[in-house]
Amino acid sequence: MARPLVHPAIKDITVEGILHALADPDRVAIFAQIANSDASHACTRFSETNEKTIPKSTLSQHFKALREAGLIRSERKGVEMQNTSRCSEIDTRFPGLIPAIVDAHMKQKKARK
Amino acid sequence: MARPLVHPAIKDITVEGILHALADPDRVAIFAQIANSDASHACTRFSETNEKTIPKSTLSQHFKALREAGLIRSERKGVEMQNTSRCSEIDTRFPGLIPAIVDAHMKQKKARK
DNA sequence: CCCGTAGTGCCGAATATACGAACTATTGAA
DNA sequence: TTCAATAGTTCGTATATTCGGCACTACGGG
Repeated sequence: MARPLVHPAIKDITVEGILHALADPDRVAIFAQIANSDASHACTRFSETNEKTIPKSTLSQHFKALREAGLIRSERKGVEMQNTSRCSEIDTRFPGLIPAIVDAHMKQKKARK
Repeated sequence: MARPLVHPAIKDITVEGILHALADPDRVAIFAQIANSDASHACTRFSETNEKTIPKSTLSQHFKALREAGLIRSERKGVEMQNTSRCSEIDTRFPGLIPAIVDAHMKQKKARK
């Protein structure tokens, strides 16, 4: 039995949705990682890269949030998940939005340490 | 007796905070309005401009949220409040972030009608 | 066919949000 | 100075979101 894996159409993506999804530190971190290492994958990997351990179910929620905000596309790839960013699509609708957010996030992360 | 009216220092403003504050439809609308008609004021006015009526206490919360995210500066001006955007300050820390968000919001609002 | 791995769904606890009612501050008039 | 009107805030409760543990469902490999 196949799970649907809901992805909004480009025109159904909202600014509020994007901002809300990226307003969470863990989620921006995840998204940023997917966004610049394109065709990244697997949910569980992220608890390893970030020293902070995020529980499985919470991670699943985060990916769902990003997916339903239209930020990433998820496809089953065997037992794992392949998550790719939808940056270029979004950029046609809201030019510059995603880069600005990711940049700001990067800058802040650098400034912290 | 004077109320403190908390405004974060520029360096204490976070990307998450900004995104969270602007992830609410009513709040972006309010902020956008303050941002391009600079030196705008008064909380209660906003329920008039937008046909949608937002209760007083909710509006107060929204302004507090924007203020504590570092997006606006609020000063008592007689019985009213004078709210001004802190765009230029924020832009020194996170260049392009606010314009990108406001632009995206504008674009979306236009597309809706 | 069974086991290990990757994710999801469900549920209770903790947290955040909305808004009405009561309160505070400030101004202008009587 | 006292009073009423106006602009915002605070508080309390109802409601909605989020977190994370545990049990469950794919899928792939022996």
